[in-house]
Amino acid sequence: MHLYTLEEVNFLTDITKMVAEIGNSGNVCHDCKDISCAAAILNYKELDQVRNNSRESTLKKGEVILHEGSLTSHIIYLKSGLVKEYVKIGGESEQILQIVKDHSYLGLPSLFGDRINHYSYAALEDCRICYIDINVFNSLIRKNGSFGYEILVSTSRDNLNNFNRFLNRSQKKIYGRVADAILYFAKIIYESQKFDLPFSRQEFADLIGVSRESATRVLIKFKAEGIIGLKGRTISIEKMELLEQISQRG
Amino acid sequence: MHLYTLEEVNFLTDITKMVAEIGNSGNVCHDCKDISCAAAILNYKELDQVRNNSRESTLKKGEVILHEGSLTSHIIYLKSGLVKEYVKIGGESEQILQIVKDHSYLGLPSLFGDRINHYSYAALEDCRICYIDINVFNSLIRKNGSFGYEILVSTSRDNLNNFNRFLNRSQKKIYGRVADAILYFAKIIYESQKFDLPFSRQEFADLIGVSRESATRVLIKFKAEGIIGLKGRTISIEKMELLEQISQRG
DNA sequence: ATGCAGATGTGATAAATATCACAAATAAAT
DNA sequence: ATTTATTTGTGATATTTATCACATCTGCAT
Repeated sequence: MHLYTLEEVNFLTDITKMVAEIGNSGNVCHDCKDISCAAAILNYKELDQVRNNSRESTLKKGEVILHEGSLTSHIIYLKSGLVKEYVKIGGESEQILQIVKDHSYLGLPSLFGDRINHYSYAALEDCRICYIDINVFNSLIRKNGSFGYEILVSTSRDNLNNFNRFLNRSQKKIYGRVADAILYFAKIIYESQKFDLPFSRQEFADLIGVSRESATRVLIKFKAEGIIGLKGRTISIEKMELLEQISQRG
Repeated sequence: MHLYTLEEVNFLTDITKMVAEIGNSGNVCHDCKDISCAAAILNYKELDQVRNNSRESTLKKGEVILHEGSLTSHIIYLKSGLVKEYVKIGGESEQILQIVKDHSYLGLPSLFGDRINHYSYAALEDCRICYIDINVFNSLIRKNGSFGYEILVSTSRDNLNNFNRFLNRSQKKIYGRVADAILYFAKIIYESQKFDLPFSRQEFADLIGVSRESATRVLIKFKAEGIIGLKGRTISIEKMELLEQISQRG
């Protein structure tokens, strides 16, 4: 049984008040360029219902959006920016589960599972997010089956992707894992052969589940072998085929 | 892009024919004692639709129900029995993802994700399963939002549980993992302090992601310390608190 | 009972990776 | 620009776990 701190209760109450009093501060969902695939199939009336029970907000890089263990009163939709999903391990270290790109809901499985957030979320870039009242969201799913179906599809895909990454990870040795992470950023997150890591070496290591030192060593070895370019947090893939081989062989 | 072997296509065609020609062979869904939580909220007419497009079947221990990579034409619901969900690794070894208990659907995320089964399923005991036409299932979700909502809840819970087990695993050392697996069987699968493992030491090792030899060694050490009783495949927990401590400490 | 095949247990060794203790390089603050 | 703090890189070592090579056991069929 989870008990809530005063801080948590106040936080939830604040959001609820904010949404109730101020509404969506002029934003109109049906004109929103960042609307989700699922919400795109809602009709005008339904979107208006969302609008009247949601609120947009912005976050600075580094800010925490949700803490694991907290109670859910609002769904969070990421309109723009990049977010890390993670769990804390024994107070100090953390395990990063995935990098969430814009146009995604945060923590839907937690919401439908037991309403307690299982993972934490923090902004890796400045972000714009929408808080949507959980009751409105649930009633839309019940009333509009196609909306529910779309949500089901998106959570299922997410589930498969994450599980797949974890499965791969648990089978591969450290070289394969580092290769995977680089390819993950290049292909899925940034869609570019050259990119800036949005975080430190420690966090890079937390993403692939190895020690910082080991991760560093492998990155430097890849650089020495001309597989990647590496300068600070900037990575460029120089030998894509070789990197993919390393990823596959484990 | 996934291509299908003739064998796979024939298999799918066979099931479709079977269901179309024979129907549910006398079984009536609204009288079914093994109905899923989600299907329990369907009305008479909707259940009749399911009935006319489904078929029950039985499987012997050891038989494979679904192969990873195969195409999905029917949803599979486990009425009774125990099933392992696994993936093959490099032809020889395998990684067991979870043990599926009765009254569960198999592979829903694969179904909604991309219609290709990502995992394999094999019977650990004699099983009864229902094949349900995927189009009927999907149209029920779209037409009856509450049904979709229930499916969403159950896949979300499943997702959280599995992910949680994997997260724990990737953080824990071998003693913690073995303790976890024993507690998993005792608390979740069999709900008893004493139980028979439904498979070999190799499969036990595949479940926790370690080598057979290492798993064996830890089991024997637990026995030597009086934490568990161990005779062949029968395990009894003797010192629950200690076992839970080992599980938590990792 | 006898023999056989698969499953299980055991020791020795090798491989992979974490940890520790610093040094060097960057970034941030004054 | 200088100091301070944080991040990153590096070598030596310790730990953990896999692998290999067999021995032993168990259940099953003859």
